[in-house]
Amino acid sequence: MATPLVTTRTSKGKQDPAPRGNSMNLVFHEIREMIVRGKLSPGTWIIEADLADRLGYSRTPVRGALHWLQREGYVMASGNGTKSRMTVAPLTKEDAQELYSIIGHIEGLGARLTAQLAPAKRNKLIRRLTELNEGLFDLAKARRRDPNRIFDLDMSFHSEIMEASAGPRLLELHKSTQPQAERYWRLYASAILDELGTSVEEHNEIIRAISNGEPDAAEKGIQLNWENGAERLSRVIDTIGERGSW
Amino acid sequence: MATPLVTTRTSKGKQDPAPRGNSMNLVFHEIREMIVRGKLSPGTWIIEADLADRLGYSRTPVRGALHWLQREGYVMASGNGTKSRMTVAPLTKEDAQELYSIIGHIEGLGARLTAQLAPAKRNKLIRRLTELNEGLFDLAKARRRDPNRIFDLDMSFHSEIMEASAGPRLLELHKSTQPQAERYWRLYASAILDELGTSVEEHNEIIRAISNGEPDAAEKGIQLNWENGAERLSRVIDTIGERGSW
DNA sequence: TCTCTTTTTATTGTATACAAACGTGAATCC
DNA sequence: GGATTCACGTTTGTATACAATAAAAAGAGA
Repeated sequence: MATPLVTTRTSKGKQDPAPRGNSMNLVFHEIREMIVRGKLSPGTWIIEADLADRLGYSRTPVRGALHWLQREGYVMASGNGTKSRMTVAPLTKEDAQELYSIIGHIEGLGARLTAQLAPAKRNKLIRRLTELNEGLFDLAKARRRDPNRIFDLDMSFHSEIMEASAGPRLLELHKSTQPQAERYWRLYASAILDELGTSVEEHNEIIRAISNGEPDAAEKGIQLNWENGAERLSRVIDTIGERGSW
Repeated sequence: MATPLVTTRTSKGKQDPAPRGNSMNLVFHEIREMIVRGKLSPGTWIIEADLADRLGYSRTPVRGALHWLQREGYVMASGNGTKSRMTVAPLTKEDAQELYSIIGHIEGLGARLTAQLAPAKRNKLIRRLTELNEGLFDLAKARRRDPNRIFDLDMSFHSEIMEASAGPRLLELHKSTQPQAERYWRLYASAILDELGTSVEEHNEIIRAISNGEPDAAEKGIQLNWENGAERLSRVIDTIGERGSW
């Protein structure tokens, strides 16, 4: 009765988190992180085998993850048909504009729904949003600003609005779209931080609209926030230049 | 530009144009077609091996296609983590409502952009839209109405608006979202047809708004069209009952 | 007969092997 | 010397084999 006390899960590097089950998800997140943090710069040719080696998995989950990433817009299939090669999606001003516009509309729909929630739920949300926005406000005035913290707060602000009222489909859409804005964020964070105050004010207007139960205003408010975000980003890109859009 | 839409491929045989290259795409379309046409009814347990056998491919492309279909909402991964089982996504009234609302907003953004196009381009589009809508009008009055034809016309109408001005991201989003409405369409087509006239009128308003270059009105118009569509659909579901949402 | 344990089975996740396709470079022929 | 062809290497697409696991079935003990 040789009960294998410890199933020695050899090699594969990652012994701690959850190698059992689906490692494709892990690979997906790892690669996405690489792309978002810029370790895989835009335009890079992706070769499955290399990535697989580097991550310590086989090609199969890497391949799956890549398809996933493609569907979410992180990588592009260049050659069509027989010999499709994948590259990391480039970051361009046009793309940023379109992306932000889309997110604005998705969240706009969420904000609209949220503004129609029952007052009780709305109040609870409002408290949370105010709290988050005050955090942003404080950071905006602070001398040493931590981009990560700011990003987290801002992202939470928007996610909170969505989670309050969006259905599964809309939520899924949002969850798959928003992280892509993170790429632009990180790349140009330093320059965007200066205009944090403006964003805080826009947030206040959103809070007001939701609080008063004005769907139209809430939708418009969030759309404006993203529109202006794109605007700010565009200015920065113009001065710094597009990075890695060769 | 003709929309190929349905290429009734029943035999995966040898003589078909491109078994070479990516058969995953073929499998994807085949399975999606099965789901959309109801050959795989909602709630069905999907087993990769069976599907692979039935389609004459190996599990690998089937697996890839299934992940794709999952991302697009046709199938759901039920069991989480280790043993995720896939089922055909059910059709429910709530889902329809959410889906239609999302499409309405996506297309709303497209319509807004389209309404801001240069007059020359706009006029060309307007002619095409009018033509399509007149086709619908004729069909609405006809005695024997072909659901397929109606669906194609309606879908073309909406796609045309998007393709006129949407960027790659928005277009991709639309292309992956709209087909899901087809499931509801086909399931309840017979009952929806009666209200075709109303939809034609809504289309006319959209055309008017685009023609006059009124972004707000165009966006609202399309949103209304989808909202009312969901409304009509809901009524039908209420009387016929949800099919396969067990 | 009921319940607890053990074995079997069904099905997915992962790794690997193989084949096709495209690009590249060298060698040969005119 | 230039062009053409052929062979090879790199990389993806596909098939299959293997491992792991959850569910089901069978069996044993009370």
